[in-house]
Amino acid sequence: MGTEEKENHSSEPQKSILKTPLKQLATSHSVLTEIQPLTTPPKSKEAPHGDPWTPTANLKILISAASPEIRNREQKKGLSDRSEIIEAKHYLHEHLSGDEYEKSQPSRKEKSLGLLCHKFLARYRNYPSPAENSDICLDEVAEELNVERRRIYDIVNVLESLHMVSRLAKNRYIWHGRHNLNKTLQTLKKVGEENKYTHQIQMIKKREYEHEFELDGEKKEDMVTKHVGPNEHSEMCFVELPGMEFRAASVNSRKDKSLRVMSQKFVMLFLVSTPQIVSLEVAAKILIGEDHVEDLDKSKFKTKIRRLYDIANVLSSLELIKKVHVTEERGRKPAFKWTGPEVIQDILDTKPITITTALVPSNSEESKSSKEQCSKNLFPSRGKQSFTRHPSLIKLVKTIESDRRKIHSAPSSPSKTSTNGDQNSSSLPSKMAQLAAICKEQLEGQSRELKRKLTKSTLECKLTSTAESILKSEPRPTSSCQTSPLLQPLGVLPFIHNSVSPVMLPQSHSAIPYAIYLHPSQAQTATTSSPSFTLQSVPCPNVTGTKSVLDANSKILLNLMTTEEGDSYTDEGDAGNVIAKERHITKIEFTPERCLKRPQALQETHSIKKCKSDEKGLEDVSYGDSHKNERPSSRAVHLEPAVSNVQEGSQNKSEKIDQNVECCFDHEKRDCLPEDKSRVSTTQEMPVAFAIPAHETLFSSGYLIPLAQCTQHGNEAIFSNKEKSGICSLPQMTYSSPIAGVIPVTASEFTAVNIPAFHVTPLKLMVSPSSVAAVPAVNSSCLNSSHTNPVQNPSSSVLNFTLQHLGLIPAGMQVSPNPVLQPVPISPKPERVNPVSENVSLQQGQVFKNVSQITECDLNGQSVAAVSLEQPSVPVKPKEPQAVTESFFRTPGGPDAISAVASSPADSDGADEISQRTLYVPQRKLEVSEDQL
DNA sequence: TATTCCCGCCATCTC
DNA sequence: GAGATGGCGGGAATA
Repeated sequence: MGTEEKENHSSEPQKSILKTPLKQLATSHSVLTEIQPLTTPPKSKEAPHGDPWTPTANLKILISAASPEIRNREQKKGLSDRSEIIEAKHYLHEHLSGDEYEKSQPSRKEKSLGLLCHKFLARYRNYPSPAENSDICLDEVAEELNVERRRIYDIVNVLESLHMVSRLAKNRYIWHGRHNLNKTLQTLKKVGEENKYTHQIQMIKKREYEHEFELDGEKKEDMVTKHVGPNEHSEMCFVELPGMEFRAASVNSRKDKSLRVMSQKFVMLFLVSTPQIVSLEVAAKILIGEDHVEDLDKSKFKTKIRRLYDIANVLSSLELIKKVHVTEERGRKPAFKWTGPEVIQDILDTKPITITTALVPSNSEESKSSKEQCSKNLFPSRGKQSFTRHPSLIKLVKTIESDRRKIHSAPSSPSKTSTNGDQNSSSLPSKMAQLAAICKEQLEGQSRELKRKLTKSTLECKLTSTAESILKSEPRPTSSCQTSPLLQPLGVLPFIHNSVSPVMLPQSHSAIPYAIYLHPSQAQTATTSSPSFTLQSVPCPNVTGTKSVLDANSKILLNLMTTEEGDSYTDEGDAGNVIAKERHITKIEFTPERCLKRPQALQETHSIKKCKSDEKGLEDVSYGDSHKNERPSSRAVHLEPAVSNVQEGSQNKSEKIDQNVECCFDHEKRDCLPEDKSRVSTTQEMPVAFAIPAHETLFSSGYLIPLAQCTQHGNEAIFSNKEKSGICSLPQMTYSSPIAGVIPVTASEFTAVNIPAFHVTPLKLMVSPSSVAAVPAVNSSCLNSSHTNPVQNPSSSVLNFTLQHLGLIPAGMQVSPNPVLQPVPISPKPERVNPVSENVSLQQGQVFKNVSQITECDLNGQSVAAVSLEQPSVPVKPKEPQAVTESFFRTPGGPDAISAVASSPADSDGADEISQRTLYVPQRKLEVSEDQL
């Protein structure tokens, strides 16, 4: 349609004229203001001549813009209107002087792709019924929107990447709306995980960090290219859903480079990264890497950035992402934050495979068979049916067998993890991850039913949301444990208990079988998300005490990036913000000075370098032997197996940990952890937080318990018989897993745990000693879950629930975690107790303050902010289509938002903004340069 | 000055 | 061969 396009080009004036009316419907006041000054001329002209632009016509258009349904009706009624409009446009064009034309020219903003996309989206319902005519004629759309077709392609391509539209024929697309969105996102997330995007992101960040610390750039570049570069799946192509494959060869031919693929990759980055914030730079690098661009030459990079902006604009219009800024060492960088629905991957659907779980088959055979079963169940059913599998998925099955063997024959060395070679390091872990993924899948399927049950009660709902959030925030290990830790040990929530699924994951490296206590959902996340998760059997001192802290810490550890609100990001709190906040916290918390006050902070550089070396071993997110060697005391000695494993896993899984942080933690651990090998004593003596290695905290999926490790690590001494029994014989002990939930723990364990920091927490004051351990977890959960599940505040509800079940408070009462601790009548909507969560967060912050020496202001501010942001503008729970829907026509963050079009039928699809109101709490922008680290 | 990103050329692919 | 797609980068608008 080159000609047409050219025509369009040549007829700019026409366009502008055309635009005027359209602008009125979809765009902004700014346009109006711009036009109105001149106003009369154009308008007066329009009115008389442009029959279509009579007040009535305008009204019609406005209404139609606001209401897709009406519009559709109108459209059906007659396309004649359109032709009339076109004619009128032409006519007007002829009558406009150059000047007028000039002035009527929309500003750049008004021509933005984002706004255009809004207009485009306004034409269709979020969830069109099958009966609806969802055909999209590019020509028509371009015409109606007064843009070149080229621009429509940009939009459509991105939409296509999300399967919101699909190509029907030449010049024709079909609108699917958001029906497929969740599925697509799930798929993308999966693929993203398999592609190790998390790792790639981490590598890039690491590299950048290293750059800071001198280091020859070229070498680094190479490294980057390698690491960031394509793994085996670099050739990733478009991810399709069944029935939505591209029909045109042309599309396929270019798809590897198309905007579509870029868009998908871009989305994947969000979905797999923990704080779901991705900077353009990182995204561009990753995309370039995958395109086999050896040289990150600037032009390529620039081009990539441009395209990313294009994509971002569309995604923003879809309210899937939001612009923010990331403050890094080198300044502020544009970034985008995921504000779309959380991709849960059917996590909650998990139905407990094993109830008590406590007993984990210590025998690798069992695990093996279990895996087999999992894979059997998984592949025939789910794996293939729902979508076109990414090649990597296909490999999954093939590798299972070999994995099994490897696992069995794997060396017993616990620390044998990664390797420098990306490939090496990644291969094993990834396989493990694959296995885990399989199991996860199985769990998913089994747990569907459970999910339904869960949703029946409020509590259940809360739990669900919590779990979802947990899942969602894989990298935020903390969140995950919230629910379970509290409840499970106490037996308060049997069903949760049930949901805990022990999964045997033989350690590939050590041949030591690990039992992973995964909440079904966790299992999913954990396995899937961390392609390479390597398990290490390291003793961990205080499981109980640490866990809760662990949660919080792990969350904190996520990223060094600090985000600041973007232009349009100022006053609203949303889930994304929370994440951002977390980052801030993270950064701060792990600043050596702060967290440790340890003199060693000075040695940062040294430690950092050390870390770097470690990192190399970690390339694949797993720690190598060297690693272990380097932190013998902290890992091997001080950490209880379960925790350490979890942490390890988390790290691997999330792969988000900043190496610097790790270093910090190393020091921290060394410094803070008493050399005392006694787990209990260790726990007691030191702030829990210190006992948690940063990198180890990130595993949000649960604890990995090395069954055999008690004796294998040479750490036997570390464990008392009791401890061993606790670790190895699950029945007795129930530790709460940050994510998964329950880890059996004896009462003595609880009491033994001394968590000074927690004492600060008001909650603790009201909680019996036995429950103390759990409380912090709850708090942390608040933090975690808050961002993920804004609407429901699981933390508070869970807390209350727990307290109630503990008999600490009457059944009808709710406890406000605030210092005053005033029981309040249960509100009709207990789940929405923002104040509570806030308080809790604050408390958490206090806890951290005490524990980590974090500045209260920072923490509190962060916490508060995070909590306050709890209620994202984006539907957190994609479960209900409506949730997603609502965002569609809501005023987009940007200035270009079509705010006018408030409620279209599309909104009625289920959109409900009420719950989306955010509580704004002034946030402090934390700009901590990484230098501090 | 840096960031954004619109615009439209033009290569490639499809019909 | 005409038309459809869409990669790509110049350069202008905006911050």
